[in-house]
Amino acid sequence: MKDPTQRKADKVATAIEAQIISGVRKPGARLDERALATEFNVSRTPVREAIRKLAATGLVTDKGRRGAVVRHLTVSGLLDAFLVVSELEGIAARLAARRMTPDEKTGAEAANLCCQRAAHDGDIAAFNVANMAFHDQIIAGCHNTLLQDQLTTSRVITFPYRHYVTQFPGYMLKSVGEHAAVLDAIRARDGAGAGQLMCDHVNLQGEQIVDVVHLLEQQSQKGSQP
Amino acid sequence: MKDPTQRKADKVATAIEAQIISGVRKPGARLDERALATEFNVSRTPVREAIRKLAATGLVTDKGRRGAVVRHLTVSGLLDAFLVVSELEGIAARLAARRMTPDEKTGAEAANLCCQRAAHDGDIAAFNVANMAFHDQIIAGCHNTLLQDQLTTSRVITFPYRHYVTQFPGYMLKSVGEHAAVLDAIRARDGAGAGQLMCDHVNLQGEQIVDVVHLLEQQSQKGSQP
DNA sequence: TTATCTATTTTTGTATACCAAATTTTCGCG
DNA sequence: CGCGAAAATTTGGTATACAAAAATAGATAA
Repeated sequence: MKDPTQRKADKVATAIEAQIISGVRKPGARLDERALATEFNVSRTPVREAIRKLAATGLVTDKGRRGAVVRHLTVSGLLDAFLVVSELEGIAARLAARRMTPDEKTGAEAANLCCQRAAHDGDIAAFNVANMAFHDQIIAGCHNTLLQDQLTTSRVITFPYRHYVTQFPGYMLKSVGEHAAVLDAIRARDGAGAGQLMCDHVNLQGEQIVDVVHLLEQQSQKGSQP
Repeated sequence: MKDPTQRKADKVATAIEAQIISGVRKPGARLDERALATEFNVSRTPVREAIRKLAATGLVTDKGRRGAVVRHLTVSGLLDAFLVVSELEGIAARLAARRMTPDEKTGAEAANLCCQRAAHDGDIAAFNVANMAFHDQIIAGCHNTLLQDQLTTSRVITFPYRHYVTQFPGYMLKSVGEHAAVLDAIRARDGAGAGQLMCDHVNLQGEQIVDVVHLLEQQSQKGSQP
């Protein structure tokens, strides 16, 4: 079975997405069709299709004839996004408590062990990877395709803003504990509990990110009118 | 402020979407680029972008070089979809209970009055329109852009299947009562109550649709091996 | 100097033509 | 009737051209 992701348009889309998430292209930055075509050694056609795709997922804002830019979330937009992501992750965890296979549970536990090790070592990059793996595993465990799709699109919108909070004292260790609580509830097949714990966990993440972004926004406002 | 929907690609996308929702193009039907280009009097370029957009929203399945078809949901896919839609609409109603403006509340009440009149007259088409308006108004009342976006993409996937249950004895009147209960909770600013009521309401809708689709699927299976 | 209007240059949206690769269809043959 | 090969079709992608809209630069007036 062949993946339609083989198309250049999709490769370009994931490449741009990666650049946005990794911070190479910052919110508000314009996406120039011709420049992107040159950069990725393709013609404008696949680039345009890639931009359309990213616009549909919300990672990019389409401004009609005025071009496309990396989506810029305001503080209120970030709050909106984290509300949705936390609720959806809560629902996913609730379902996962009933539907996860033993393999998936093992995977989630292993991922949290990686989180723990990374937290102990203070290795932020490793923690981010393991943390992502943990959440992905729970989301996969809900066995609801549409929910998974909605979650990936919702989460990806918040990713560009995670860079502002990669290092936060005590954040990693606390997360490990919250992950463990979710896993306990899942093991006990307590769907409601797992959902609530996961929702709260994501909300905490979000609050910290929102705090930082809010701070940065105020700073940039002060800096622009001295 | 100009709408990027001015582009032919977007016009074509909404046109195709309307055709799919209205049942002109049924699940599984292939979308031929050249035929669509001819039908809408445009070149292949905007058609391709339109298909990409619809594929990104999930209304169309992209099968790589084997073309694109109208998405076909299995029973389990429909169950997945309605679970997500009901949860999201519940969240929207919960937020709406706290955030709706007086105008929006009036609009929702007016929409349900239209539902009531249509139910009384047995006018299915009018009911569908009013019902849509009611839900749209509640969703608008949550004042969360991302949630609204996620809801529109989730709901649109289920729309093609609503045709199978347009007429269901007693369905319309029952819906009017459930709408009224949601509105009562919103007026009482009871977010949790409104959310639960809305979630249940949508779930009931979904169950009926799933029942019918399930029935149709069994029939078509029997019919295909006589 | 600064503001504003205009002319120039870019960039996007669309149309065409064309090609290669993949898929489907057709057709002939066993 | 079934199977496999050739032909036709369809998609993915490139290149090019061009009109319309935007952004930019430049010139002019206050």
